[in-house]
Amino acid sequence: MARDAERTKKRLLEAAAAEFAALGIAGARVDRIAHSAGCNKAMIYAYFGNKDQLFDAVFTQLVAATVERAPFDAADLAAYAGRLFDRYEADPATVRLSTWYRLERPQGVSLQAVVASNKSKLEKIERAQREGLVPAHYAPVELLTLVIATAGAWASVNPELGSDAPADRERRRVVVVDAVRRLLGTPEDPGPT
Amino acid sequence: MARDAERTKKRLLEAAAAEFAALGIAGARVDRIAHSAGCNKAMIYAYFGNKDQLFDAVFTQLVAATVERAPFDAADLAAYAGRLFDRYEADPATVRLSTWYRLERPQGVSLQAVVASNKSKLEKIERAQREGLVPAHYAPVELLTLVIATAGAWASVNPELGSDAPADRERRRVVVVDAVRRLLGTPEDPGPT
DNA sequence: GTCTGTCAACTGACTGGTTAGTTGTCTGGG
DNA sequence: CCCAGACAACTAACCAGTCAGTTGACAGAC
Repeated sequence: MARDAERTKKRLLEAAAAEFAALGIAGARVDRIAHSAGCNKAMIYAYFGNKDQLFDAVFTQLVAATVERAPFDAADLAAYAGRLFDRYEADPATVRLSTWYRLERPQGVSLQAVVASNKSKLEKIERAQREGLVPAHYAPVELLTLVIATAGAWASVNPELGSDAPADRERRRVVVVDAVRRLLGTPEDPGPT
Repeated sequence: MARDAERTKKRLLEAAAAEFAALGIAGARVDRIAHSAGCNKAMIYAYFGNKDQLFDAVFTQLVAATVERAPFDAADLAAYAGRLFDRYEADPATVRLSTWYRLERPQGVSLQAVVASNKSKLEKIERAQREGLVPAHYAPVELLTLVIATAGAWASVNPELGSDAPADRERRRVVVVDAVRRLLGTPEDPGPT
């Protein structure tokens, strides 16, 4: 029952995800991760190398999970934004981890999983634009950037504003999806003007 | 020339802003801030109390500077987004500091400057909506959240995507302003549909 | 069945270096 | 003379990473 390397690695990854999401790389404590995973600190070094590499392992897994839970669909970017929003709401650690990654990982270091995921999305958008499924007033990178920013808008705004925000998750979701439709120039509700 | 408390405080604030922007609260080193301000660590404790309070001082000043440099105009949110974008581009530390603040300051702690600034903006949007200057398909908080998220879209997206982005700042600015126009339902270019 | 050798999984204790925060003293301007 | 501004030196805690050694599972010999 005990002595199961895979199980230990998994517990370590979960504990690390929680610690890193809460405190970032610099704020995370290796001892605390090991303790809350119920094992010894040395296991982290045996399995993952060091603190930074442990973070990378956590983040790579997170990217994979997000790609799976919120599959990309260039032909319906509004629905994709909705799924991304759902993912962020279901697991707030996702946004935080992703933000820490942006702030704390030195420039120039790119994770393969992230690069591949982006490249694939950009190609799909470009194809959809050529096929006329997506309007072409924005370039693929521009569109993807706006869609991602919109889906994470509630999570990327200062907390003081968040406290004024509608507690109603469903309403926030509607706003996100509708906003992307408007960006695409195909609003469901054309609005007063 | 020496012995000038105000001058020392200012140097300390500048050095702290750079350090915090680069490394966050947990990653910043008090010794390094003092050294790059050309004075002693004890001065930080004499003038600001402790590390967290030093961060708050830096951030409060940043909020004031941003409000001044990017004055809010509820009647023309697209132009406001453009100004915010300019501010972020001119001083990238702004976005980073603001992000660190969101991640590292414990929930429940609110800076007066931030709360006041938000409240004022929300009231202005509400008034503009009542006067018919701004469409009302989104509530004030929703609109403000989307506008801020859009202005910071390029800065809040993972770096791997940024490297594919157009280096052309002017084009990114056009996209931001145009996106906000679309959100408001009054696009300059109505698009293919 | 049980004894024994082997190896991966695991651990407690340690280290070298770092860090936030403090204190007692000095200095120069008024 | 006096006191705010400045600092070197200090402390107590902390922390990433290491290491010598232990434990448990299991395979093959008998």
